[in-house]
Amino acid sequence: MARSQQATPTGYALLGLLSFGRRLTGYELKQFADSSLRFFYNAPAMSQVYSELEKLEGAGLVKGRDTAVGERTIRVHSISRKGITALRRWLAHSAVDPPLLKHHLALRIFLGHMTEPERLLEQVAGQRSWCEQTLTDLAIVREGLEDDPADQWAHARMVADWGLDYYRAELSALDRLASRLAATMETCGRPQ
Amino acid sequence: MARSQQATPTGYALLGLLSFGRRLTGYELKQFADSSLRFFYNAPAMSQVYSELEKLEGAGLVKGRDTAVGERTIRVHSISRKGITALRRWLAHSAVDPPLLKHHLALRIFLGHMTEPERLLEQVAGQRSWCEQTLTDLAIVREGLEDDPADQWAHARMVADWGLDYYRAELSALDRLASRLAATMETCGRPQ
DNA sequence: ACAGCCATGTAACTCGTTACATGATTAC
DNA sequence: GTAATCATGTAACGAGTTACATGGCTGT
Repeated sequence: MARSQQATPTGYALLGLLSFGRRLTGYELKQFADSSLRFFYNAPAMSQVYSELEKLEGAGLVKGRDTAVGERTIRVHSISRKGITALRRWLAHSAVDPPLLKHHLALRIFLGHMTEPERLLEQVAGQRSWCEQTLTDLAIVREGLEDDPADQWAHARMVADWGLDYYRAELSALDRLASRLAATMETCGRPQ
Repeated sequence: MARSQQATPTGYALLGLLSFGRRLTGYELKQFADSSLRFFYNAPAMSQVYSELEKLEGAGLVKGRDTAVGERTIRVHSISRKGITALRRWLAHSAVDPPLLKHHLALRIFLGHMTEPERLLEQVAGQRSWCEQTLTDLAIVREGLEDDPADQWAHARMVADWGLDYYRAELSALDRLASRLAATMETCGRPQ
């Protein structure tokens, strides 16, 4: 029967955010994604959030309800029973693809023979700042997750800690790279 | 002036592969990508290699030449002078985007409250095998890179070693995750 | 003879982005 | 009042994939 996928991975990711049980506007869902998904799974653009929500609603996996808020109405979304079933099925049965990585800095290093070494070091430094910032952001998110081992955020904490590991490793790999680059510059630098 | 990009990042990545100086068919270029780019920058599909080559040639960054090989002709490609300039400029002046990551396993963990813990552990194990395999593949590539510190492969070796760091860290992060999941299963497992 | 690799593409589609457009509400 | 944030979309495009189609060459 293998009916074709009801949603894309990003669609399921958003459905997953709704599976925590809150009723959210598209805007809020985007904020949620930016403080969770973002660290391990490229958060979708605002416009995609809306279009995915439409698709999910079309497939009956999400319920949207127009709600009066003062003068205007906003649309809040929640996962449907069918959505929960579909999500569970997807999580249990679909293949887990290997991580997709596009490491732009690594590409720059790889093509280092076409770049000034000083420029390369700058770019490594830039990446380092970004990585530190991300680590700080993630640490804040992690602190915001209460430590009740029985609640529904237990897995979120695991992923957050995994992410802290991940970005710390990234940071030290970056540092090793930088010292190696620096060493090469001394050894093989401009012939004086 | 900021003339619009002459190529996409993937286009430049392929151009970069040609910057090592070999004359390659599209097919060979794809193989090269699969043994280098692949470890840090999603290697393009065969069909995309051909279409990017066309675009690069259209922009004058690559020269293609039909070459007789026995009965038939194949098309070999090399980087042009203009291509070298464009690549150097791109490497030096374009912004280095942060790494793009879609970690499908992390998403599965994050949504762990919707999955059987046993299933989750299986998926972690699957990821672990993939990671080990990738590490093995990369180690072989690394061995194939001669250790002359002055040659054009010096940076390739740096990236390879960076990659070994990266995948080893991924592996241990995975193991920490697995033991934590196992611990949770014991503590909070099925109420007997 | 047959399998598997070398070699080159086309067509259709999906996923996702940026830029644009609009307007209400809230904080200062 | 005015800037930031909340809120919702549309349109055009770009990047990348899978599936399909073709055929020569190489080793057994």
